[in-house]
Amino acid sequence: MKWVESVFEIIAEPNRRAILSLLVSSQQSVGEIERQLRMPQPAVSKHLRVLRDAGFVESRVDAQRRLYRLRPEPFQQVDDWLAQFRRFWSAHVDALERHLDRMEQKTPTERKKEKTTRPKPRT
Amino acid sequence: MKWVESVFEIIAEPNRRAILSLLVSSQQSVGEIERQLRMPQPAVSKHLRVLRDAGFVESRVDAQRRLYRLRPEPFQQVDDWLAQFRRFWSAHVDALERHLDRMEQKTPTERKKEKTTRPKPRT
DNA sequence: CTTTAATATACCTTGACACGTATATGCTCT
DNA sequence: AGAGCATATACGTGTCAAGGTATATTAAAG
Repeated sequence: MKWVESVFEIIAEPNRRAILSLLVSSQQSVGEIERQLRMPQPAVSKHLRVLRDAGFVESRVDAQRRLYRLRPEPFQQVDDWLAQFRRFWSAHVDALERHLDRMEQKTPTERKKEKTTRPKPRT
Repeated sequence: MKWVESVFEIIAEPNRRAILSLLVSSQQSVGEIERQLRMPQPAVSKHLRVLRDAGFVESRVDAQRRLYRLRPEPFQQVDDWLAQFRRFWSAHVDALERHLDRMEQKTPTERKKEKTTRPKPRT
């Protein structure tokens, strides 16, 4: 069994991210997750296992059910890693615009983010 | 070729994260990355290819070299995803409230999502 | 024009992992 | 104790991506 796995590998899986997003609202049982995500039960259990081993969730026993809820630490790890890059889209957006003339050539006041733009890089 | 890949799958790879961290300080050529990370050159090139396709980096041609530098958008995507979990580790509401306030004070056009400052987690 | 340097890509192999199916474990209630 | 539900795990399978090696491309230098 792989006991140490980076938080990034954990959240790379779309179904796991879906589960995590579900748990934001409140704790959920395996069956509830199974129904809401329309995912086979073993899949849910297995993903939950991975998430729990990585510290993303913890479980509480409630009769035959197990209630899963989020834990904060791994998210903070992701946030910590992200910190070193923050200047690239936050404080230095204006400075970045000077350099990156290939995009964001619009009005300086209008820096809205574009979500899934994929302008196929070609070189 | 796989043109659409989630940003999370991209940063799941440790070597890619290492490359990205390297590029924080300044732009680097393939050879420089190769030497600093002690990684075979084809590996560097392949990872850079993935990173570029995903929008994490862009390249500039400098004679026979290619200089790679960071691009902000994908990092922001990660941050956006992370936003929904922030309340779990910024128990100190001031950071969270500052974050939320910023979002709400934006003009309706930009109201979508925005982050300008890092809510420094205080645990 | 040939050689050398820098980078990209093609091909192959290997291992990890997500999925499905089946089965095991565990709890509850009668 | 036995039935039934909720969850976990074991096992086999296919896919996909990362690594390694070799080679292709492009630019500079001689």
